[in-house]
Amino acid sequence: MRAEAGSLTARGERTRSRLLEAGEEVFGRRGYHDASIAQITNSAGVAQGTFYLYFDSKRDLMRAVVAERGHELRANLAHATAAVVGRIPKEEAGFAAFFEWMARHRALCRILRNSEYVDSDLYRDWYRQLANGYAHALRTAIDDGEISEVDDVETLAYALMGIGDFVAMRWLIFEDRPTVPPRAVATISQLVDRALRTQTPPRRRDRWATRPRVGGAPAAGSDSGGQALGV
Amino acid sequence: MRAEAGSLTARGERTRSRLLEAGEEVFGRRGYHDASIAQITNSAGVAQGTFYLYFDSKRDLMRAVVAERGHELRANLAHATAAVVGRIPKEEAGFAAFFEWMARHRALCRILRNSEYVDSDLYRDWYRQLANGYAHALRTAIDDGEISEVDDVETLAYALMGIGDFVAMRWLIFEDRPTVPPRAVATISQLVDRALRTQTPPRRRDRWATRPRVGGAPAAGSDSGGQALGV
DNA sequence: TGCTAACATGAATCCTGAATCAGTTTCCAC
DNA sequence: GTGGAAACTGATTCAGGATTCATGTTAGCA
Repeated sequence: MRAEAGSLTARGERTRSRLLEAGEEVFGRRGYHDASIAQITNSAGVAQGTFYLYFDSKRDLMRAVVAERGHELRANLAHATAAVVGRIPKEEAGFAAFFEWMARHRALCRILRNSEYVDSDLYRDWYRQLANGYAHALRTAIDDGEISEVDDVETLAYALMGIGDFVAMRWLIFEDRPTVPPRAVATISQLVDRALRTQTPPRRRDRWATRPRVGGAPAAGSDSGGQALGV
Repeated sequence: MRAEAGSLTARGERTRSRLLEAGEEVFGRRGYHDASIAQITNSAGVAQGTFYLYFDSKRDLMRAVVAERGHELRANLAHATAAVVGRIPKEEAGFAAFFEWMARHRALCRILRNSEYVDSDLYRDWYRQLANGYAHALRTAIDDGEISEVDDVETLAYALMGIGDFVAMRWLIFEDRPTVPPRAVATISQLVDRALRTQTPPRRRDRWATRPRVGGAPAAGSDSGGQALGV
């Protein structure tokens, strides 16, 4: 990077941010390879040369776009689920927040799939970061007796991410709808509820027995930030 | 296409098939855009010019690779689940067959994600074709009382495809394992079983009431070819 | 007002690789 | 064994686009 994001004047910051946005838009519309620097700088309203004051290369911009939006998404999910009590309600809030965010960033959905060959770590890290936090949160919920035990929580995390990803893709990308329809969201709720809810819900005492608590309240946010869809 | 697959001599057929395989391999390794015709013809053991006797363009080869393998996969899944009785066992057989096939075609997994910008219909149709058959099979199973009702079967189909896709990606692509580990497969079985199995399994009579049958046997294959993971 | 560093410009450079084409080789029907 | 069709060859053409660079502009401070 020619100019670090931190060491820029307000003017420079504005230009960099315009280039990021233009990159997200053009990469999303044309794909990484068919997007030209000329289109991106044009969309950002700057000259070609200006691009290289802020990014080393086209690939560098791609990395920056994905990293930036990844942070945003994770922060968003953390925020949306933090105040929600109980793993299953957290899941529902998480899916809803995920769909909403994806609807506002449809370009990113497509960019991401394209990113595997631009920089293979970009693509992997996006999902690994989500999955790590997600798996931890699910493990905790299982230990608390909130949801059913499974052989491998990481697989569970990937399965849930896969559900979110594919359903978002179906409606937001394939159909180009502005939102995921309530019907689809409801279906996911049904599925997640059936798949995760412990078969014998009234045996709550096991939970308190396993992890004694003081107040008896479910201690919202105990999983360090409301992990849902990984955060 | 310069030379239709049908109107070729045995020699031509062999060359075309070598190009298809080389394409799958090189596209998978380097990605569509970074794969050059030279690499593909080199890998196939023919000269550059030969390529254009069989395919109109690089894009045309990509389309052919995806279409060819798509047919293979669907046939494979149909075959793997045809003889299995009951929707949930069919699901398990379907996931197993899917993972096995994907393990043998890891390149395709990556190619597919890349294909969205090569030819947007390629990518969509791959999943739409799978989802259509899958949704029908699930609808039938619901009507038969074999699995729980959901708001929208198509969403259910996409959710299940998402699970398969992401778990395959996790192990076969991210970790480059030769197979999806049994642990992960077992986890999916647990999930699918919990999510789909009717809550009150012993009330079988509802089923016979809804769709009276003669012999009483579950009529394996009644869903026209054993749809699992869409076929 | 004048000075300097940061910011901006866009035409020119340079490389890559898809697609072509003029010619060569293989195959097989007669 | 010969004619012609099918298959094959690979050097060449050509367009597109990432990156560079020589030069111009702005903003803020003394």
